[in-house]
Amino acid sequence: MGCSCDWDRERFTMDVDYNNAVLESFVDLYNKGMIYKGFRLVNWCPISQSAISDEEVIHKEVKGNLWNFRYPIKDSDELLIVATTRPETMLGDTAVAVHPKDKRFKHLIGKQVILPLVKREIPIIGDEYVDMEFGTGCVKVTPAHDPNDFNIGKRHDLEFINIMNDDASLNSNVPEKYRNLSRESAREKIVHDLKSIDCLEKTEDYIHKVGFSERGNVPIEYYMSSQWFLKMSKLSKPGLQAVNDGLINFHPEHWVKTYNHWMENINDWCISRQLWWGHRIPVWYHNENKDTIHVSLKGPPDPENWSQDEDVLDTWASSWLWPFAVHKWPEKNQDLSYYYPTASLVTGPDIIFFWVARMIMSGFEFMNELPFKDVYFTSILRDESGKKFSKSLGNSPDPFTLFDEYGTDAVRFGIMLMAPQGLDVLFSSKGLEVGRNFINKLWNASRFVLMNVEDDISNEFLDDDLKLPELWILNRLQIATERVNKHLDNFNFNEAAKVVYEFTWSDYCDWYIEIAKTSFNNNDSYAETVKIISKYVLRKIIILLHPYAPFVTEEIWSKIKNEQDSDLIISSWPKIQKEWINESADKEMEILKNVISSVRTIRSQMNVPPNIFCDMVVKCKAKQKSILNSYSLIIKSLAKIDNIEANKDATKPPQSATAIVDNMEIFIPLHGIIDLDVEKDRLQKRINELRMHLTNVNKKLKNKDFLDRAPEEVIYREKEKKENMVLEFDKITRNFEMIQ
RNA sequence: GGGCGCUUAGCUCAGUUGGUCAGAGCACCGCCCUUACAAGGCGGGGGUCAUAAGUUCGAGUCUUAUAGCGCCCA
Repeated sequence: MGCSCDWDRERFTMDVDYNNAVLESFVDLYNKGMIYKGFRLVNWCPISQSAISDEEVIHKEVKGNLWNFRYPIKDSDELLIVATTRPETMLGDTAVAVHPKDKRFKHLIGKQVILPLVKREIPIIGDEYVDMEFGTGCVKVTPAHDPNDFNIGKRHDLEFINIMNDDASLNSNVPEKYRNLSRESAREKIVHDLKSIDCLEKTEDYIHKVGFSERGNVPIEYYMSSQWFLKMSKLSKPGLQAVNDGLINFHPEHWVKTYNHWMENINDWCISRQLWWGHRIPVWYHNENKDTIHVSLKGPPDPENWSQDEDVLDTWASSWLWPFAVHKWPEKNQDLSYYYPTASLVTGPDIIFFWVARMIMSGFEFMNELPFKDVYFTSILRDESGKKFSKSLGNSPDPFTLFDEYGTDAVRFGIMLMAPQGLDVLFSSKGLEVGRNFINKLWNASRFVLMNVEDDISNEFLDDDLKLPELWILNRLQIATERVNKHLDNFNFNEAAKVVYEFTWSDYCDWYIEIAKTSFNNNDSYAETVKIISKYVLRKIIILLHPYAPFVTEEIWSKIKNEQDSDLIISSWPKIQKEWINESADKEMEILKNVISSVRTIRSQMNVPPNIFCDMVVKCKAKQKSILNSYSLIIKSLAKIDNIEANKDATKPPQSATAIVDNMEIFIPLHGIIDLDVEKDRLQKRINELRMHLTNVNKKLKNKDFLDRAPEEVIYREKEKKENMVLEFDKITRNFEMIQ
């Protein structure tokens, strides 16, 4: 969003240079003693038949069963009842564990159980890991197929029996009748067989979490195998510190906690994969002696005597090098020193572990410096039920269909508008309509300016030619620009979008252009000024909007830019011009707008037909009178007024409706049209509102503690508020009584 | 089980360090095809800010608890 991509530097992690960097890093880490090979229990995906990392395991809630089986005890009439969610693994059981303090089973520790179906004698052991409250308080132990059991197995020196093939079917370590069965059919058969020999105590429905392979979308196995691991404990330290010292800033900041938690509890990273695609691990085993290994980029000098490791690296073990590997690291060159470290990383919070944390670690490890200073986490787009959009779920709309339907810029801008700060977006195409309508509005406004303002009109204007509307819109432009800049600096992209939206629609279109229309057709110098300002402000809007809507703004820009201007994409960002910040113009214009709005409200509520022009009588002070007279043309046009009579001694004409603005009493005579009941209701409603607010303000101002402790400024503001409300209240009440 | 986050108008959300009469868009109601725009204009109705307690002169905003929802990790 808003990026101008440098397509010349496109990279793929399998490019030659990049591949070189990946292997280089492996060799380097190996030489530093940070990479080792281990025979361990790993997460195994039976579909891809490969190890996967902890981060690629998705835990899902699954409806299953909790089976209770009876295991007979050797030389005893007693039985142990074990509870399990995975009956098929019982073929690999090498112990039954109870809590050492559990009075029910204490006396059995040391005895043997005869494993049903297998007939293997396995020990009953005591281990603190067992939860006495859970299930029967008695668990089967399958060290080769469960991480907790693995640890128990190690503590008690149990036998590790691998009962599965790579595809999770049962192997030759199980009784013949179960061999080659899939784990699913093995489960069925074992439950059936245990039941038939009266070993099934009961079956309960049970909801539990099962780890699924992210890629294969099937339950993973815990599987003993020989894999390459990267030691993480030292790697994580500088990265943790950099983020917590504020050298790297996360936006929104709350992701720091997630990052810290993961980094502080990090496990060694299984980086080998049994796949045919990927960076092949640069390790060679000697043909004569497999324990002799060679690790290098180019391989051993006598390749005929060696065989290369068949495995490849985890894809994240290549992409974690991205910030410097794209610049041909480890080669030292200008690009690398210029682009590393970079400023900001924009990415999704779902890959904070996969990528962000690891990029930071690799940066410190290989470059000795942080890779970027800011990390912006985007909202994740979810469907209306909160599910993440994903290709595999097929729940995401095709962006190109949306582009056709709403327009590319409309989709971009609409999504930015609907993205809540730091939260996920529940996507609905409703939000895109807002974007579409806005882009359409902008297009029409531009069209209007182009129709009315000459192409070659100057971009320069004289301060003395400006009147209130111009001073006001220039002031609003500065404020809008300032706010956009602030929000962009703080990575609040949706807020910045909202500022542009509001400024464009409310200030520029609804007010300034409408006002400008009243003088466009005059042939005087002020008309010229108004045209210049109209175009001037539009140009600024187009630039501010460009990051969100690059296509339509570039198109409009080509029509409204000066000849010497460059394309929008490389134009400079608007600067805030402090000399145009003008608070008094803002206040005065606010009064003018309120006068117009209040007349419009009266017209609307009294059902005055649009083609009827009313008169307006205003009781006001001299200064207000001069404003009204100066801008009478605007009031007349925007509020559909014929004559304006402003006077400090003005009196309410009979059959007129009343509004109070800035302590002026505005009367709209409505002979024959006015509905006195409606007018009474209107005024009564306002009286009630004021009465309620006055009660609150009075309560505050009578509170001694408030007067003693609140800052003077706050007290002053409350007093001022009260005064204004009292004035309005009196006037409204008087007018209300006059209707009676 | 642990962590993070959310709960403000019918819906989607703003609400910056506590202090302008709680805002916007959509939806709704009324009037209007006024030569930029009906994908629009003008006006209007609608909220005891999840619940309860606490801190404070003052709480949508801070603290704690409760409920509901979502995500992450084990």
